[in-house]
Amino acid sequence: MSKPGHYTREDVVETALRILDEFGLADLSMRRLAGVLDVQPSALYWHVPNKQTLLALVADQIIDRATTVDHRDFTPDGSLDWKAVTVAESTAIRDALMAFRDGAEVVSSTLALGLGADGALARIRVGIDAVCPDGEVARVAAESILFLILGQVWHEQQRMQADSLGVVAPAVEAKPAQAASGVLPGQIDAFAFGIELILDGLEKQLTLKHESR
Amino acid sequence: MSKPGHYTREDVVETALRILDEFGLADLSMRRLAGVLDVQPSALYWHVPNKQTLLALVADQIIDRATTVDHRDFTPDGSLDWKAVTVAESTAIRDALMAFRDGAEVVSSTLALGLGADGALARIRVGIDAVCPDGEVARVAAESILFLILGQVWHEQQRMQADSLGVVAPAVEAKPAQAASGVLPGQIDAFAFGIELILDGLEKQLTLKHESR
DNA sequence: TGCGTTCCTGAACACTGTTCATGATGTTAG
DNA sequence: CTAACATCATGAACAGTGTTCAGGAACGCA
Repeated sequence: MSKPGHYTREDVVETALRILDEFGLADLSMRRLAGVLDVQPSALYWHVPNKQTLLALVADQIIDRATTVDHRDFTPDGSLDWKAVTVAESTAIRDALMAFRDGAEVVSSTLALGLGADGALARIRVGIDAVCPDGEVARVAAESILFLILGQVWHEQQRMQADSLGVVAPAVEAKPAQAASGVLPGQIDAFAFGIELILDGLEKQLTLKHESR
Repeated sequence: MSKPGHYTREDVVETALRILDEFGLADLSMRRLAGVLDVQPSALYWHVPNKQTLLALVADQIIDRATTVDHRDFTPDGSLDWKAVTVAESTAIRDALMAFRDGAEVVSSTLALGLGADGALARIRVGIDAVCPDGEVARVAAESILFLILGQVWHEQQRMQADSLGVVAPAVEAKPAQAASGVLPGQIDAFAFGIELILDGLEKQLTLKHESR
């Protein structure tokens, strides 16, 4: 930090992102952000109209950093497997939310306010649009998947923070050790399973409409 | 209001619920709540340890007021239609969230914190449990539905507030007039459709498991 | 009469987001 | 070289927030 004299809007957003990741959303105050930048709080209001849009910019950053999926990776024969594409895109978004502390809550809020993070919806739709001619159906299906991801990740991140604060929920907990990849034989990967449910349901919906003609 | 002298915890929660519904979550402060009760803010901390658990109690109230579904209504032949039951239960929860301003945000937050509103999950599960022997699968499916409801209602309520504040999102909007029951021919009922997707997906999952034996 | 519980007062603490007049830079034009 | 201008920051203040704490009334009970 120190003092390069002048900051850009990107600097402010990036610093906010770092504070968010290190200390959580509750500790991301304008005063703290100003302190890290070694600047008066009022200085931030030149770069950003208010905190809400600052958080929206932060949310956009989180979504934008989701690693883009190369769709060819999932089609060894060159054809397009729309389910695999959607699952991959959803996983990328999930990972992006998980990459920052309280990421789901930030994105969830700013998305609910209709301020930003529209990229997420668009990315989930690419696979669905390939097989779903009805744009309205595709939109609702994509939204369902996005709500699912946000709800799950939010829940999970909140539990992580509760755990780290020592407040233990003594439920049947045996999985935190291998959360990243493998899943226990008895346990289900709630993320993949939930999306699978929606995609299977959508598939049935599509074949039904196909038969009715 | 005025002064019956002593208040109970239920009085405090109920008054909070009224302020929430009339003025929204942003205006539900401890000071305002105390003012309506004609009491010092510190008095509230005798009834409630902090604002977060107050909100949790409010969330519980919202969920508890969801009209209970009589499951026999959906089974003219006496058999149990688990899909209809789940849809009905989900609709009841949705209506309960819609009945209070910012209801979805309040419930969503306190549920994410693991503080309350567990009743919602249990009620969604009753229909699923009837046909799904695997409790883990049932739990994840029910959670998926709940996340879907919360995400949609939150989004919708936020849009309502934005509209009432005059900030118009000039997107393709043609449905707010008949949000309650009927749905336009071209438009989809996002709520029912999303749940249908998940239930169809779950049904496929169940038949698959049945065949594999 | 005195004890103890229940509920509330009044003041304070340590924050929060936001506004506004003022000022110090650096870049550009006459 | 000087004057104007946009850029980016200051420092103080406003109006609010959740929360704590010593104390005090009002009541029932022994």
